[in-house]
Amino acid sequence: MTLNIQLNLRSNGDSQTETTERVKAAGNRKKAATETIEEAWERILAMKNNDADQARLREVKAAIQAGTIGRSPADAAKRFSKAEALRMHKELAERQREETLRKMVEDTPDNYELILTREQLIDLSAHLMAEDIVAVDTETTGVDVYTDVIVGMSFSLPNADRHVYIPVDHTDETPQLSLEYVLHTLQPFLQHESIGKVLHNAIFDIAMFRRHGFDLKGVVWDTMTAMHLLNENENDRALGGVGSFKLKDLAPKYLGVASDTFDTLFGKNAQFREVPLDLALVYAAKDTHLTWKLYEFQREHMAKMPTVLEYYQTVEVPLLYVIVDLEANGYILDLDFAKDYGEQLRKRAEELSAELIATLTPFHDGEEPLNLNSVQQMKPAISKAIGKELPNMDAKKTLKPLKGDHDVIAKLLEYKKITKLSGTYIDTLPLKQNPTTKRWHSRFNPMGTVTGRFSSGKEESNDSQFNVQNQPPEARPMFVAPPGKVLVGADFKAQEIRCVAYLSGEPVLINAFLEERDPYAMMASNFYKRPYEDVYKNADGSDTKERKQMKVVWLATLYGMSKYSLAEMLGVDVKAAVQFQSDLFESMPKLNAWIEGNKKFVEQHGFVWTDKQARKRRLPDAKLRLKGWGDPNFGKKNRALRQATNARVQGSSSIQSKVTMLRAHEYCANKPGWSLWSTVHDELIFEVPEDFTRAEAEDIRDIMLNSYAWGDVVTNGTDIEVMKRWGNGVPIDEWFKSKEATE
DNA sequence: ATTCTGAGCCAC
DNA sequence: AAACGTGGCTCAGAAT
Repeated sequence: MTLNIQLNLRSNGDSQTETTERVKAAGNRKKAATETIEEAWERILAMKNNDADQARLREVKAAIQAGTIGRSPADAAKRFSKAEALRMHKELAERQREETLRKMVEDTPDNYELILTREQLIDLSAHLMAEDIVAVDTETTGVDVYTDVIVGMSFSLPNADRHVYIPVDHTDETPQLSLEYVLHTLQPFLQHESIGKVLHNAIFDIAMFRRHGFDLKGVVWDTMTAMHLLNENENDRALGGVGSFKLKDLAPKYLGVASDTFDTLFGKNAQFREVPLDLALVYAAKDTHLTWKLYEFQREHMAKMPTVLEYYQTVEVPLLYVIVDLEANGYILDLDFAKDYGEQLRKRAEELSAELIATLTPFHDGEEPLNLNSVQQMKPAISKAIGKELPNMDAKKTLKPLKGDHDVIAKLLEYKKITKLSGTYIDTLPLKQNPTTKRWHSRFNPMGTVTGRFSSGKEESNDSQFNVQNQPPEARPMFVAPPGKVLVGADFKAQEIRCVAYLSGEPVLINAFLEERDPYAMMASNFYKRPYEDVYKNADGSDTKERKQMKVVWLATLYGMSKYSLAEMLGVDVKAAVQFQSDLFESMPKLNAWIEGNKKFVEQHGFVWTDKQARKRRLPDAKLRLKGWGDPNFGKKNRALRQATNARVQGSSSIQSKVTMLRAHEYCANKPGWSLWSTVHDELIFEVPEDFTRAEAEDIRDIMLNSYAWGDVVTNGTDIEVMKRWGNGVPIDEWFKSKEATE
């Protein structure tokens, strides 16, 4: 009975809705015939439009009222719709773009010049030679510095007050000078060491000039990398940044100059060589003009931080050339290895997939077949299959502990591991061979992180680059030394701990390195009041549990881990974890004081310094004052306090790595067949002839140990190994011993 | 059809 | 309230 009533009610409700909708529809048809444009706007603007559409619609409405745009005759008979309004917006935007371009050309400043003739170029060349510093930029067909070509270049000459663009390959009918001729004529300027060059993203342009066989020497400033030093948070809008380090985005904020980006002006996939010359001039010359102005602004501000200026000019600027070489040298991949290994992985993944699908399909609801890669589908399916609700699909935290009890989870973990490996590394990397050089090229961004480490990855819209710094051990053997060469890897042994020893002055740490002992075992010995040997290694050579535990707690301390996470990692309760950490701090009071000091400093100043005040890490959230429990800024502030200590350590260590890279590069430059092959934060890898000598190996050791010292007490350490394949190395001594044995 | 976001996982 | 610092890539699914 009850059921019936409910059914009746529902069906009654449904039919009522239908009726209302029929009435509405009839009304709409009537409206279509009679609706005024004002009524139409009211209706359209009341619809569920997203913010962007709403703004567009208002623009169109205003334009119609102003009479700048009208409905097309084809649409006039139909009811005015949102779709039509948005079509009109497109038309409007296009007209505005054309108007912007027209106005840009009309307003071209008098001191912007196109260089089209030999006479003009020769005159320009003379003027360039008379400058002290010049802003330089290239326009190209794309972002692949080994394949794309220069279609024009611009220069800003501050003494002469001229801003020029030299087109060399535009489709414009106006005759242009050839690239070859321009480069040869300007060669004395381009390769002049003491005529300074200022660029925005110099790595790209240096590589472009080199791609055509010319060296751009004398780069003294890069407004992009300098901007990172002046405000590493610039791409973080939450911290007041403009959201990017593009010249066009920086100009309004720092120079008060409005500037449209390439995409906005010319469209997303536009080719600059197809831009008419009058327009190309004002766009390209403005680029170097802005670069010059930004340079002046940056000089003024960095001069107020002499230690930063010194670091920038002696490390970061010369490093730009090192990176060009490093990226251009590139890698060779063993494609047979990749193919065989990939095939193996694919087969196993198919087996696992079939088994998992068979097991899990009964627990999967939904029309579509179960997708093993979908967290959304797999979480409920697995939960049902094992009879336990999972909070997430985190392999390490959630799945691994259940692996022993459930075969399906063990299989899933293997499946995830394999598909990650093939999908991201083994199958994918081989596709990224550069068509021109036939090598693989990574990209190293010296300012890719807020602390000063390199980041590695691909340039926007350049699919052939890849991140070389996160290659797992399984993928590394794909990378092989070129014929006749070997890879020599040298790492900084315990780089960050040595850095902390130096910055904090903690004797327990300093003594560990003075006595050339293992720092974790030293800390454990000090903490447990037991002999060093007892806590270093077990009888079978494995690590002791004391040393392992010390490593965990050490990292927790360095990274500011919470007591909850620490308890979880140690497998003890929170109280025990807190006790452990406070006991540890008591055993190293100077370390504790240093960490507390970092927090105090950042709370007061909103930033911290790296070693020798070379670089600042700005953490404005540290200055937040909390008002009682439940303050919404609690998380932000604590995060900033954690970042303070970490940034000092990571930032200082990255400086050591960069300075060492400079010396390593200089060393390689003087030795035929030697080059820098890669860097992964705390290690440098060299590519060297396979008959390199013991003396040369000693030079590498010297470069690692003595390029950048942590004061005059804490020593550096390094382990050096030799490899034919990345990751399959033998210690340097073994390499020479086995070599001498076979000779 | 293309772009964005979040989850997850690779490195040091 | 949040819980470990710095990155980049892939895939799914949603948004545009």
